Amino acid sequence: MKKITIGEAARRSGVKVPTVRYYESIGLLAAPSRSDGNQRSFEPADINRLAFIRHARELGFEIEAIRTLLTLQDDPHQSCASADAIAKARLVEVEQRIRSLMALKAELETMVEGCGHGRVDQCRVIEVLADHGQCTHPHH
Amino acid sequence: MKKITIGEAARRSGVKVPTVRYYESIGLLAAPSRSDGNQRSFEPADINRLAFIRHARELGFEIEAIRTLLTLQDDPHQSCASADAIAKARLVEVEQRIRSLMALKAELETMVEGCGHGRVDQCRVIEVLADHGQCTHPHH
DNA sequence: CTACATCCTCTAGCGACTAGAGATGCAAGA
DNA sequence: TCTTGCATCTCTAGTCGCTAGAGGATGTAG
Repeated sequence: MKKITIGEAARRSGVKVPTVRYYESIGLLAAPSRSDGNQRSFEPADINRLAFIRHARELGFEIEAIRTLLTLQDDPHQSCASADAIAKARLVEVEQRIRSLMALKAELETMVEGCGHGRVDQCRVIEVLADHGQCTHPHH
Repeated sequence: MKKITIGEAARRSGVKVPTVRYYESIGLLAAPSRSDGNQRSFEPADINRLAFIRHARELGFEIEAIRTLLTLQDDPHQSCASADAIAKARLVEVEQRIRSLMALKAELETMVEGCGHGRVDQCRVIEVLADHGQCTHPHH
């Protein structure tokens, strides 16, 4: 078994070095064995786990959700209902966030289009912000 | 002039009481005068300013951007080019975020649809997370 | 043997709040 | 007047998920 340093693990998993240490510190990743000089020595399985975490983070899952997903992965005989529920909840969140951002986009477009590029007292950007009643899109 | 308490200001502007104090502490809102008993006493203009901040925050502007927008509002003879630039930058951010979230949505949908509701070792949610190569959508 | 990159631990900082402790202030009812 | 009870005050510390930096040890190539 050749040793995998933290830098190598970071490169292979796409997780940054300090973040790897951070994940270890919060117990998301088991503490790896150490070299004679006290340097971390990772196993290939650790790389997979880090890549899993990274992918889940990119999908916007919170650390606690990932913790649950990882315990599920560790015990493949369990029902995947929890995993399914977590993913579904995340899907609902994402859908909501998209809807909300679309409304913001529309409002920002109105603001920017209305801007006559003159002085602030005729600026629709400032005006719309100051008076919420001018909001065409009742998103909030 | 009747006094507006912090609670009243919070209710009228839609900004929470501790957040009003926070905005004062970071200099986004001028420190209001105080009553005999050292309680904050706001002016109607403060309510407008708070509402402005709240609206801008809802649109996702960062505090520092809002600080700039507020100084522009305070001096209406300035050119509104900065306000326009800030809003445009925010629009670009929002558009990017929407695109990214659409990709996530698609991936999450694939995961959830593929889940046979059986055991974890056949669960597509876990599987896709573990193996990024299975990602149909190359969003990252 | 010497450079130099990489590693170690530790603490503090980011943004934008939020929560809580413990001490006053204030308005209304008995 | 007294009391009840909510609102307010200041202050510190916590949230999330890292990120930056100090100051030192280790590992490797020439």
